[in-house]
Amino acid sequence: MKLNEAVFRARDYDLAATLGCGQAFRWEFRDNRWQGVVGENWVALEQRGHTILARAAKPQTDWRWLENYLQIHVDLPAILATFPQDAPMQEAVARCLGLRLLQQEPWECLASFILSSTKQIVQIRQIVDRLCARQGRPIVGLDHETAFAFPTAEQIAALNESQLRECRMGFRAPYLLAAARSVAGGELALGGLRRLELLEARARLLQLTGVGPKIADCVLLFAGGFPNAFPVDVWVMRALRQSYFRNRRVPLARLREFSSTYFGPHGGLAQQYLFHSLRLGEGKKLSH
DNA sequence: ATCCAGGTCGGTC
DNA sequence: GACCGACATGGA
Repeated sequence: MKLNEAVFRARDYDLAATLGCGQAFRWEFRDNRWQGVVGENWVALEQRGHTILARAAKPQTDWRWLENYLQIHVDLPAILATFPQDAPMQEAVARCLGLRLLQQEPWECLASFILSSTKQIVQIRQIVDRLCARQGRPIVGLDHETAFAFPTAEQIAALNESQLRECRMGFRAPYLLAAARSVAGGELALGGLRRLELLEARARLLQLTGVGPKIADCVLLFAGGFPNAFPVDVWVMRALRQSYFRNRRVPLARLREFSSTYFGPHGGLAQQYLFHSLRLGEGKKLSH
């Protein structure tokens, strides 16, 4: 086994659902493998039955960064058992069983979701790609090609708005810039969020212009270690209305209130199952 | 062409 | 407080 390759045992793991469901935006399925960048490491992943093969661009002495990112050792069945045992939830689980939450880096997650508002997932990917290619640190990629790390808050804080608009992010540019400056300047300590109560951590994120309840919950769930954060977007809103409110028009606040307790301590993963299974059902819309 | 996208903001009632 | 148009950009 070469130093840049590793094999992980991964039961109950659906790599395609996990990397393709829209919780992270830098994964691309090409040449039969998932290729992406985690931190400063370019890596390709391939699932074979109950194992995941990893090939990094650089030799590794320790793969914990990847195991942690992929949350390989999480006991999925134990978490699924905490979901409500109703028909819509169980159907959603059946449709993308093996979908996991990733453990993402908080700044990349926050920045990505600031860029996500009223954008299709395909387009979020494109914006993030351009941002990385223009402003991220070059790293070693596939076959010694150049890849790019996600730009740090410090790097973005040093830019101006028009440089960000060149990445085609439109009105989100000032939001991203202000967030970067807040993080780089130490006013917002992203790493410390996980030590706070959920409501307090959310309140800190909501201080940022361009970050509302949905984006805040995405960051708390995908990068902040809050398994019960439950982002309510248009898709989840649809799913909740269909399955739990007889297709009635329900105020968003009411949906948030409902979802904050109904889905239990791992509501965030339940949300991800509802989200992804509904999107899978649309079929065509998932083409990227 | 027209609509709408993993929302949020600032201004109205 | 709840409702509503604006916001950049580009896929479908």
